[in-house]
Amino acid sequence: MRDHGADAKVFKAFCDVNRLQILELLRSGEKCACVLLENLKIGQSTLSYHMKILCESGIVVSRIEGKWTHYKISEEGSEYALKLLQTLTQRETVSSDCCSCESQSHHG
Amino acid sequence: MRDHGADAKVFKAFCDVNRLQILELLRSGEKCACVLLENLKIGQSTLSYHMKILCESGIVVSRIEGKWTHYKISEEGSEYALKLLQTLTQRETVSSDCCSCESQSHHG
DNA sequence: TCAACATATCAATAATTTTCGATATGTCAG
DNA sequence: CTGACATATCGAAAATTATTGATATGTTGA
Repeated sequence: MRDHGADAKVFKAFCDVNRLQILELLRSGEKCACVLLENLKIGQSTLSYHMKILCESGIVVSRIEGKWTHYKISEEGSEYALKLLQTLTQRETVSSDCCSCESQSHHG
Repeated sequence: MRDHGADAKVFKAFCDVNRLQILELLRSGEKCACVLLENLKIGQSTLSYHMKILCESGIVVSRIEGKWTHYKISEEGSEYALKLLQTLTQRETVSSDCCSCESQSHHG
């Protein structure tokens, strides 16, 4: 049985337009927060908020270097999300029931 | 340039625990709304709301049969989401800049 | 140490999403 | 046609998420 709460957290990264834009910026490589900020129409604290969600999803990882925090897309996290998505949408493989192709219903 | 709004819609399917539970139920095959309702702790109108979001994401498709609406996971929609996730997290491939591995920043 | 800076966190508000009950729509059996 | 049923839609309320400005934390260079 899956932990839906944890799974949902992963995909939270992708269901907000600001976060998608941040990911788009990160696709060209690691960026520090100030560069992201320059390219978005949001405030500093809002960026920080979204970066926290992105990091918690595992899709983004951060690296602090002195005053600056650098963010990049995590290959590991991305692969995990990909596998998870696959699992969540894949037909359940239960050894016993393999060929029942009809809709399950409690009527007729 | 991607349509972040449209992309976000796809992943909305996966960032709510009720919807993840619905998907889990659908993994074993097509189900009618009443069967889903029996297996969830939500009301009928709430289920209808979530099914709409799932259908709009393209991950689920519905089929009306008389009084009943049957839902199932769309293979096509799932594949699309998978490809999309891949794209969104993949390193951007720009012909000119191929080997710049350093963090982009406007300082130092 | 101090001032300037980068980022995180906090508390309040705004905006959005979710839930619920009531009702509308459409189907079927009688 | 009528009544029972399945599902969708609506409006209001509840819950959650996003945004903002203020402030805290930590770094750097003078």
